[in-house]
Amino acid sequence: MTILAIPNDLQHPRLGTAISIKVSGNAVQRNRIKRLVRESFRQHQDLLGGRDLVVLVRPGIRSRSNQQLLSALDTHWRTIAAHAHTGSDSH
RNA sequence: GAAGUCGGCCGGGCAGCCGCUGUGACGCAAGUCACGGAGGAAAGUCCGGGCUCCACAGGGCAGGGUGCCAGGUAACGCCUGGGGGGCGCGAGCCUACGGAAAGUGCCACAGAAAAUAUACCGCCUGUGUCCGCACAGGUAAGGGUGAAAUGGUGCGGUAAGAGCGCACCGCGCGGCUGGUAACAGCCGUGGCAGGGUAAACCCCACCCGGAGCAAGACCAAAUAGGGGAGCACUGGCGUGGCCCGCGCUGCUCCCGGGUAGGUCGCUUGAGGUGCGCGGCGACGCGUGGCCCAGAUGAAUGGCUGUCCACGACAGAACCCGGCUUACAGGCCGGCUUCCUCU
Repeated sequence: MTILAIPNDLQHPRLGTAISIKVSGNAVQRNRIKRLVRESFRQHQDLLGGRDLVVLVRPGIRSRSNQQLLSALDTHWRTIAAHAHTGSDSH
């Protein structure tokens, strides 16, 4: 997956997800990924500050377990938080 | 007990913590509490209807759909019951099942011939003969080809044969009986009409306006533009040689359209259910009690523990009725056939 980040003028982060039909033709699978991203975002939002974030997902993600996805997201959030002073960035 | 067939149902459970969302109560608010929160297919979007907006005198044509009969329904391409045909020992299953003597078209290959009919091998008669057969005529029983070849079986008949004649079956026509009907049975009659294909054109009967909740309605910034009234100047600019005229231009107020955004539509409905009644049934009627998702970047999730049979297909988006397709595993009941025991 790819996470895009850009500073916003608010005191809190905002999340968007882009999970296309190419990721999976099955709506239940797409919902599962979106909910995982959202849950992980909820747990890390204090870390992220005033940013707008978009999570882009590619087809390979289908085969990963919840555990794998959550730990990957955790790594991403920490990388973004570490770049606190560099402004717009892609991870 | 085995095999089968039909119908119905379930689709991980429990607990803890952290979340999301709707409604209600409380609160100035932040929020707190209570209750609710995906499916049998929510799927495909293939039919039917409601609802909304648009169009519309009536009729016809075109186009599309449906196609045995009766019933159910808001309606249907759905369902129920019945009839015909096919398959199965049976329970049961399948069935586009109107018309081919209204017309037109098509029928590969093989075959003599695929629909105007016709004769390859045969069979029979006659004539000729070099005794191998040839020619003329009759015939369509047999062989061969094909998915399909001018009704089937038997007897008579004949040179050989042929519905040529007869009996039975089949088919057409007429009548009678039963049935609401489809249709069935029986009686009489005709020696037989004459291939298939109508999910080929077509004919017949019946049905059908279009678009869809991003429908549609309401509230309504900023910016730009439009309309009206008043005031000011009796100004300025353009057109023109000039006057008139025409167009543009200032300020204030009012008006409507409408974008972003918001609200409604939005879930009480041809709703579901207990009982009673009517009906073989689909279903209908009466009555009691029930409220059962309503989001809008779009909620129904995450983590942990535990148990087991280790969890399939799959995510509401205006709402219903169907159809079709996908589905790990499991449960219940009716019926059929076979085997065994009593």
